[in-house]
Amino acid sequence: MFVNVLFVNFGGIIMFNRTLYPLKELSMKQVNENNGISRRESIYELLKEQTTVYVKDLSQKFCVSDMTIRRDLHIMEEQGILVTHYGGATIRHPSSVIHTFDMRKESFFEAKAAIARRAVEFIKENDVIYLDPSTTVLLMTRYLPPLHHTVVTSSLAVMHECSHNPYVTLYIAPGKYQDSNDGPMDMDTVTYLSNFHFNAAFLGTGFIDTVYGVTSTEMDCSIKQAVMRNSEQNILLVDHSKFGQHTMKKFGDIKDFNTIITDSDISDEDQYNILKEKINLNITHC
Amino acid sequence: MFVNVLFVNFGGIIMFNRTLYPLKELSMKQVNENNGISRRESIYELLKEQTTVYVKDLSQKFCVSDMTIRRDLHIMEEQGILVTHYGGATIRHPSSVIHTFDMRKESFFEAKAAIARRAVEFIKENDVIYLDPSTTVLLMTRYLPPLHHTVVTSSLAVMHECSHNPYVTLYIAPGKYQDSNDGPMDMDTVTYLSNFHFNAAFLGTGFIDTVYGVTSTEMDCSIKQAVMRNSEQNILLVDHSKFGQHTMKKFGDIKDFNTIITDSDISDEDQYNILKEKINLNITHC
DNA sequence: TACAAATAAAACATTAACGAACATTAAACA
DNA sequence: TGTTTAATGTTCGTTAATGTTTTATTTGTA
Repeated sequence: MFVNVLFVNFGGIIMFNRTLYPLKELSMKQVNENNGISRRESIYELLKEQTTVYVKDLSQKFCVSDMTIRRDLHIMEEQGILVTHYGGATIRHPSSVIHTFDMRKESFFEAKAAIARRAVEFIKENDVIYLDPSTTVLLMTRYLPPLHHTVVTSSLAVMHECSHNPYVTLYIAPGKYQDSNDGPMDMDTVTYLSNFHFNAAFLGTGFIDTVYGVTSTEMDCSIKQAVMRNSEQNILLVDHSKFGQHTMKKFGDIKDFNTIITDSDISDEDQYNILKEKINLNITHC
Repeated sequence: MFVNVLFVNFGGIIMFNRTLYPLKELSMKQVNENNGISRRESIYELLKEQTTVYVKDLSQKFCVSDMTIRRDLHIMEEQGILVTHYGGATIRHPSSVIHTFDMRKESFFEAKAAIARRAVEFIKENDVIYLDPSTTVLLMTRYLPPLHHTVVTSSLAVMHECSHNPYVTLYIAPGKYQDSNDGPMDMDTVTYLSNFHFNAAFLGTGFIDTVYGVTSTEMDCSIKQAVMRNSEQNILLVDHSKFGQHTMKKFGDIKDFNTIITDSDISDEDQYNILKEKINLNITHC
């Protein structure tokens, strides 16, 4: 669940800032000795000082039960103020620190990580592989095997992760940067990628329908198709949440992939549809 | 009523100078004397300093059992942060985290920042500019004006900094990544950049000799020359420490630049040599 | 190359924290 | 007043984090 995101960037600066509502209406009951400030507001003040608070401390401080504090923390988590964890909670924005979106906060992170771990098993020494811009594929960079291989990518994040990997020879695709894609995306990208021959292409998608195929935006389709044409093996990484979804343009049918790696929450029907095309279906468990 | 600003950038996992979110949940039990910073975060901090940590040291330091430390290290290994080995663990790639680019640790940081601040004054609305891979030029990205303009670059760091700047349309050059250059560098890079027309090219160099010219590695020279041929204005950013230095191949003479921006520690002789070529010499004070 | 010491891994035990369901209390309201 | 409702408290089975013990691996070295 990705709650209220707010946005700032450095250098340039767009800021959609959000005004917090009083951390919910305060009732007399919620008011403590802190001169009329609600408990949750006090917690927020504490968080700003200490970055982390603990259920036990708070329940003592406010003379309420642990459960009440937990409820407070959950509400504040919903509001995007903090992140709860075993024992307490931590403020969501440690002062003046810009952290990039934490992959662990991604929805279905564990499923995606499991898929990524399975995917890297397909990489052999000296392979030339394509890594697509996609959070799941990006996770692969964390698990790349210690074998010399070549990575070609159009994802800025993948570039970054691979640039310091001593086993990786990295090729960067050109083009006009598109935020939506976290990388370059125009005709130059397509042309550049067309000149490679890949042992394997690892592709992600936001939309897969086991009957109608795999879809994406127009330019992304062109890129993926250019890659797939030049790849010995096309491997699709897709978690269960993407099934049954589709958008305008199709870049491939189910049968265009040699392997589909997904998680165990995929429906039986989708499984059946994939298997009947004789695709290597790889289901991970996390 | 307060404002809640959070910093997130989409698309990347790279974190700029960020405090890690609890490298997974922290519990009361996990909390050590390190004022609420989770043990794993502390381990991560240690890793950044020492690259390697040992189970024995850590279990003592945090007053927990070896097994707990091992479990921590495994979790962090899963997250791709480190690699475990007999006795301890080693950080995976020293820069899965970029420290605000460690720019502050750069030698002559203040001089470079002053040069960068001066350089951005040359940017006009709708300009198409080239930003070279160079720490000084990279600093420009921090000071880019709020005017719509197009940045073309072959520096991974520049790409990163610009990718979230709403005023910047970013074009990425292709090629084989070279660590030394923090970006792609091969004939494809040259060809791609040759197709642009720049209003201004901002170039850095490690070697400048006011008599013999500005030198670099062979491929870097080819790239810079391709850019300079297609640029209305060539602006060289170079701090005083680079003067009197040279390497094998020359990519330009002093007179090939319209403007040279440097700091006040440049020698009188070098100043004289530049001015006699009628170059616009721009000396900053920090 | 073999062996002792150090380290790791597996399996099990312990404890605190959690969360769902239900009970209770005290404002709010009619 | 009594009734309604939001907030809080309580109970208890479940789970997360850690510790402990036992059984493998590594490693250095004799």
